[in-house]
Amino acid sequence: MSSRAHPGGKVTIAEVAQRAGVSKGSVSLAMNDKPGVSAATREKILKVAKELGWLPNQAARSLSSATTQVNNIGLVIARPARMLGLEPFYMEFISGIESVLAERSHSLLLRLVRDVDEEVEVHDGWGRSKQISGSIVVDFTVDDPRIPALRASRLPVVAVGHPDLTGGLPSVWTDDGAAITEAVHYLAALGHRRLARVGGPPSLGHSAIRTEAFVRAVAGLNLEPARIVPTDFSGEQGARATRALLASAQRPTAILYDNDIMAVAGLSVATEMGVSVPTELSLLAWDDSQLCRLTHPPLSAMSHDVFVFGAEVARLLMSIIDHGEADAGHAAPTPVLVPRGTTARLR
Amino acid sequence: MSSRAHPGGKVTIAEVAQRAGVSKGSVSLAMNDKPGVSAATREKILKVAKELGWLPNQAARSLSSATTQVNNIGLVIARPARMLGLEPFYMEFISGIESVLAERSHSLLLRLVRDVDEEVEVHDGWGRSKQISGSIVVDFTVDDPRIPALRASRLPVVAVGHPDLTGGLPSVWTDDGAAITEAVHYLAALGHRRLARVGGPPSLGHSAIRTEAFVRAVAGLNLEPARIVPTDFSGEQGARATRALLASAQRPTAILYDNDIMAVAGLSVATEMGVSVPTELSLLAWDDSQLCRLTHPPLSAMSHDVFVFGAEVARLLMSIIDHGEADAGHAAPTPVLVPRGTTARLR
DNA sequence: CATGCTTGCTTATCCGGTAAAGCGGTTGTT
DNA sequence: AACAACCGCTTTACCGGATAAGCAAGCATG
Repeated sequence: MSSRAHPGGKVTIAEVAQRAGVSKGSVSLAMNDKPGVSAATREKILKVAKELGWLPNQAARSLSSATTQVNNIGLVIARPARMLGLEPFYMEFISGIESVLAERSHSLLLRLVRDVDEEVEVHDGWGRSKQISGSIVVDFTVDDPRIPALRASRLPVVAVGHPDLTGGLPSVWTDDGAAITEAVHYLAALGHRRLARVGGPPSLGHSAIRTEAFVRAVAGLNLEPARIVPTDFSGEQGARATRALLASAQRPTAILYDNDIMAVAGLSVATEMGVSVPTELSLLAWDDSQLCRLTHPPLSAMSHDVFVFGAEVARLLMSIIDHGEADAGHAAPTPVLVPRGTTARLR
Repeated sequence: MSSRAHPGGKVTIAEVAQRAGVSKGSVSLAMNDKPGVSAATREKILKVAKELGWLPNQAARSLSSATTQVNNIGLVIARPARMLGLEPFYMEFISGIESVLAERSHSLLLRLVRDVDEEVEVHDGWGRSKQISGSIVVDFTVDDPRIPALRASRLPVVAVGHPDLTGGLPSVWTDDGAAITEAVHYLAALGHRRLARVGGPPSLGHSAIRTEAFVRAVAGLNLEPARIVPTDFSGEQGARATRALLASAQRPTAILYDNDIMAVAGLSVATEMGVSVPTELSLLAWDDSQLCRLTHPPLSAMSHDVFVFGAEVARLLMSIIDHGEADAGHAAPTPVLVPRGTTARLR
């Protein structure tokens, strides 16, 4: 460690210049690979800089050049902290993002907020203080109020959601409508005619899209009108919704859930109420995490690789940061039906 | 939005000063609640600043005062991205941290790295560029090389790990030794005399501590010498370790796992090999996430609330940032044995 | 009434970089 | 021969704040 001249880490450009026998300006040019210094001088400067362990002060640099270079990507999530830990989706999504960021030496700046207003505020703050070089935005609603704010901020952004919702921001999405349709057709083929859906909050865009596709598919196949129960995605509400559905007079023979947490909870409820799965009742989860393989019987699910999805989102953001907004985004692979033990032909 | 005089967001202190009819210096004093300006002037300055929507340039401020005020907490994890998504521990830990950060308007700067060297590098970078005001450090090894680096950085830090490992850094830990001892005694009381342990990497301090406590407890009770299989915490290696143990001549009648992922995998292996749990074999998990309640039979586990643990860590860090390093840290509640369906008296 | 102490504000620096202008000396242009 | 254009480097002027020093006016003190 003989290279550390100043263990305190207080080396400035002036000191490097002095030791190298040149001026501050030359050091600056040399360090930034700009023309204006001879190869010999450049080499000498770099050598001295390395010896002193000098690294340019980021604050000073961004102050003078107005070109801050941070390697952080922002992600604001407006959900309660508890849920983040419980829902496998977010963790896999985040690790997918991190897998791309890590190889590019970027970090993820993660913030949980209460509501959309706070989210916009946080985002603005990050933008102004140059703490992030881009951002990932999730959970779009219809006519999402964040869209104009994001556009005004001029920060590179990737929206996670269907183009109908993301107002022209570069987006990555899955074709939930197609997946739902596939699921409904599959259940109908198994003889089910009374379906139900345990969905997310109607305000959330992707939940609304799924509901619409669900209703359309049910109608298209002339099945009985389907009940749709909104939830907040939590296991508790998934359980409650299932309980309500199973207790009703005309109880459904198949239930589609909007995530795997609720499906797991729903399966427990069915067991607890003595409704046998899959002979009397079929259950189909969404977001196929390892949870689905652990239940008994294992949950059939609309499966997609959330890790890869997150990576895809991060990759698009990186490309936008590097080359500008060339790409308008693209759809990720449509979730695929993976039948396991909770779906079967109706007797 | 009439308050936005400059939509471009390019308001400087000079402009505020000019409009308020005072000097830059006065504006600075007024904005930082420092004495030296009359109440009337201060009020006028604040009013003008608000009208113009001025917010001090963070770079300039930190350049001149060397006292950057960012609301970010750092967390570097040296594990592969895939694992982050699969292990419930980290997600719950992170959400626990976020729960405290959110209420104080702080964000988490999260980075995945390959190895310890890179971790130190990232940490140094964050420190120098003033991107974080404190940091949480995990996965300590014996004689961890990060300790001197962290100490030199002078950044507020909370170490997650036993004080024996964290070299005097303020720490939060769980008494894993006591928990392991309890587990061994419990299994011995059920009649088990041949135990095995599927542990983490021996280099990891907490894994070593558990192994030591395990060996000591086994010896103390005069049980048969126990086999210890190291892993990388992944489900795959948990499965392989279990397979090896069950295939051996003198197969154990009880296995302790170092996390829940491996225990789940181990349970599958037992089923696949026709070893009935819990009649022939008892399994005990660590880090009791919801996974443990979903398996069949449900997994007995050494349970602790990881969410609360993460929150505790974050709270200590906040207090150190606010009031300095008064607290040397403390132990979190010791994990509690929760018997479910995978532990039973040996026949 | 001269002196010293506050009070309230301005001015001058400084933080550590970047970027443009300046400056001798050599070389190319017409 | 006169002039422009480079070269390689130094000077100088900022960037946008914080802060110490300076300074005039008001006020109490002896």
